Amino acid sequence: MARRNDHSREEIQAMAIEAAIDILNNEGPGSLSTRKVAKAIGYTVGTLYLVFKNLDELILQVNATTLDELEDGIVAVSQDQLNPVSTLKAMALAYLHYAQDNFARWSLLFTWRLPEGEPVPEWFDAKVAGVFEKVREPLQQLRPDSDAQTCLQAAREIWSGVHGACDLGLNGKLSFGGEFKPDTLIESLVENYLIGFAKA
Amino acid sequence: MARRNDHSREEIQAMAIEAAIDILNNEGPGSLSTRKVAKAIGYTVGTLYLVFKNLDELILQVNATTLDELEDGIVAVSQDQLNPVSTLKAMALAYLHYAQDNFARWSLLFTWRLPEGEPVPEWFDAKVAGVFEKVREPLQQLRPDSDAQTCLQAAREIWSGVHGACDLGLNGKLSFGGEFKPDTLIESLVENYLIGFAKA
DNA sequence: ACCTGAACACCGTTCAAGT
DNA sequence: ACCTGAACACCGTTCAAGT
Repeated sequence: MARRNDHSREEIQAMAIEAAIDILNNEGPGSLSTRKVAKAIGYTVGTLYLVFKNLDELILQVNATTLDELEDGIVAVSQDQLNPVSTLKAMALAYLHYAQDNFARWSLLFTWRLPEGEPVPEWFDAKVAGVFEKVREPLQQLRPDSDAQTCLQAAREIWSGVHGACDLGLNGKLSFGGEFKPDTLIESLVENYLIGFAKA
Repeated sequence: MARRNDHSREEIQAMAIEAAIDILNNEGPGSLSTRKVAKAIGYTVGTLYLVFKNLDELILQVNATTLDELEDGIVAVSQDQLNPVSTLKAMALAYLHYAQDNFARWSLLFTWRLPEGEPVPEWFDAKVAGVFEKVREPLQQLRPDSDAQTCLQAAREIWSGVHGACDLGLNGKLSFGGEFKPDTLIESLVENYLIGFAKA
């Protein structure tokens, strides 16, 4: 057929990312493929390789939008909180709820691994750092005399806990031998950690 | 060829699991396949489906041995510790080191997902519960008056943190904008959490 | 210049046919 | 009874050939 200029390079990229997100939402992680994306946007697989280097690059773009939404979700709830502790709790629960509501994309963000040599591009790392920065702010309020580096480490510590609870919880590795709901678990985890952090 | 009775069903299963572990160690997660396992043990793919229902069942067996080793590693270091806090720290670091040294298998244990309907078999859940039980013991010592259920929840909370730090750390999602080594991060996380937990 | 379609080297899974 | 080998329906990726 060889249709010409129906869409620009950028338009095809945008269409592909949107199609990939649809497939993830409807069919779950693991059923995403270049061939399915190509079919969904009405082009051949070959065309996909004209606008993306490979599947990894497409997934990286999908993950970037996931990360953006994740940050937006966390920031949104942190506005109308009375103190740093409730802010951090609200952010943690927002993270959990995003992961629950967008399980396939949230999963892909953390399970996807680039091939051996390939490093994650700088702009992507910067995005991740941006999320941690949002977590740092309330921690800084909690301990105004600490330097930024200390609070950045604390942000990584507390978020490791929140992320880990989501990971284990949403993958069914927490709830047996009794009810252990991720949200109550996360609230208690954040509470206990912050007692220690505030005291030091 | 159709060789007969060279190996029993159980022997073929054991050989396959061992071969799968080798492939994971040498080629990383994601390059495990039924065809590679079959070739490694000198049988056809068809034979693999005679002794395992499918790839998921083989992986479940591999994950079971990983879980056993993980528990052994944690228990080993908890023997000669002076108090519950140092026990928990030692266990957390043992978990990290196992994950570092056996990255492919540790990854597989947490990234593998069974197809939609399939539930994880009970015996596997029991294994996971067994690991949490080991974490519960020192927590119980720390707060002898608390009931088992409270300590089991705490075990899940603290291990969410340890697991999350391993996950993010080993996948390069922690160390940018400064050095954040997983081991110092985990130690501090456990310390802070336990201050809160002991106080309550 | 843009896009296709067929090819290549892989997958998981099944099952008639061979010994 | 045990095992094979070919088949089916999928993958990611490449690239000569078409318009």
